[in-house]
Amino acid sequence: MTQRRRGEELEQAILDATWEEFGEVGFAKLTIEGVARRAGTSKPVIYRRWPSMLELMVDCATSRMPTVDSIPETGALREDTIAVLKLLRERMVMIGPAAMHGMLSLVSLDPEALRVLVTRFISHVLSLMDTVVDRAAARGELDPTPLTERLRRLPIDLARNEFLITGRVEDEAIDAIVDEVFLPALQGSGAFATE
Amino acid sequence: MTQRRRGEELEQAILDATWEEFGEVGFAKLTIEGVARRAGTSKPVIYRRWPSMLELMVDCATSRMPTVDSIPETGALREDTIAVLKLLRERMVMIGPAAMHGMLSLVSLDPEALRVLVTRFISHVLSLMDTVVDRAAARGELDPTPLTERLRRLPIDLARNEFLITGRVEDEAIDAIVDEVFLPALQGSGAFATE
DNA sequence: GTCATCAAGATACGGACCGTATCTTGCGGA
DNA sequence: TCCGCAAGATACGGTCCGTATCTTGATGAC
Repeated sequence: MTQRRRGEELEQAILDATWEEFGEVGFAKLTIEGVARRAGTSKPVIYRRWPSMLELMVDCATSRMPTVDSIPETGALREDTIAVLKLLRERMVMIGPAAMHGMLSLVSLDPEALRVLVTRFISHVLSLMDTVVDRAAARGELDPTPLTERLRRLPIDLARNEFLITGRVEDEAIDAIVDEVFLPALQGSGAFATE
Repeated sequence: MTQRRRGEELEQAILDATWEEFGEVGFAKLTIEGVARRAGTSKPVIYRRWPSMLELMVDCATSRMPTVDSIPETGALREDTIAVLKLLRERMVMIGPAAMHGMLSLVSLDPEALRVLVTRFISHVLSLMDTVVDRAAARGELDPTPLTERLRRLPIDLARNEFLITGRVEDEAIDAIVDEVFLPALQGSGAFATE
């Protein structure tokens, strides 16, 4: 019996073990017992902190998620948008399609849990996208007036959908989303008034 | 011991039981044992036919899925598209978000299984959407030349994404997808050349 | 420094379900 | 009529669930 861990230290060790176990056996085979074993602790210790695998996994994934304060400004809406989508892809790939579906599945019945999940995982990227659009507006590249919420998050919705269905997002897909859909949609909405 | 069922009849009874059990306990708690119990048969009988819950559920859902040969032509691309999205919604609601995520999750590792799932569940709606676009082209409502695959399936991708994330697709969402995104994107792509 | 308290950790429980193997028994075809 | 096959019943070892119980180490109050 080694040094007995408590509080923050113990909690972190469990989150670490969860992440390792997740990487090794995948989300489908992730189990509380397995995590406890790997963390060198026991089930009750985990259950005392997290009511179920869902909350544990959400906390675990959240703590691992790279967040970025701001996208480097490239000076063009197109490139900025692509940068946001690549960050989004990076985040999704870390979690993997199975775990994303797993979390969404567990959460799809419970509106409150859904809200938490959205806040933790989606809001960040959405706000980056907002920044990108606002910047373009500030540069005079586009007129934000006709831009609805839905239009702003269009590239993110499409990239996420791509990942959820196919399990990947190729560079070509990102380009296509921006060039074949997003920019034309802005164009057709009259956002590029000066052109 | 009642009459012993065989072959097609037995198979159908199992699919029926699966659907009933699914409706009652939900996808998360769906079990082979439960289905066998409800169908009045036993696990080996099911395992002889389906290697796992995934295949069983896919077959079950497929057999219940309303397929429509063609969308009634309204004479306008906008209304036709909305009709396709409402059919898609109907299909997704039948399955429910949890089961959709469940199936996608189970399938996300196996490219071949993914292909099967896509063929069974997605292709149908995609081809309806294609028909709708082709019709609009035939009416001279739009020029299909600049329409990429991605642009054609744009409304479907967005509606599916909406459902996967929020678990529902309101009428307003459908309208917004068509009016704020799809039609402007066609516009911006130069598909409405004559306007 | 001592000691009361509280949580860590170990262990065990009943229960559900997995996927498979074995056996019998009813049904259908030759 | 009888043979063969699959339906159905049963049981198996196994894993994991979520909880209860108990011991023991660490911490913090005094």
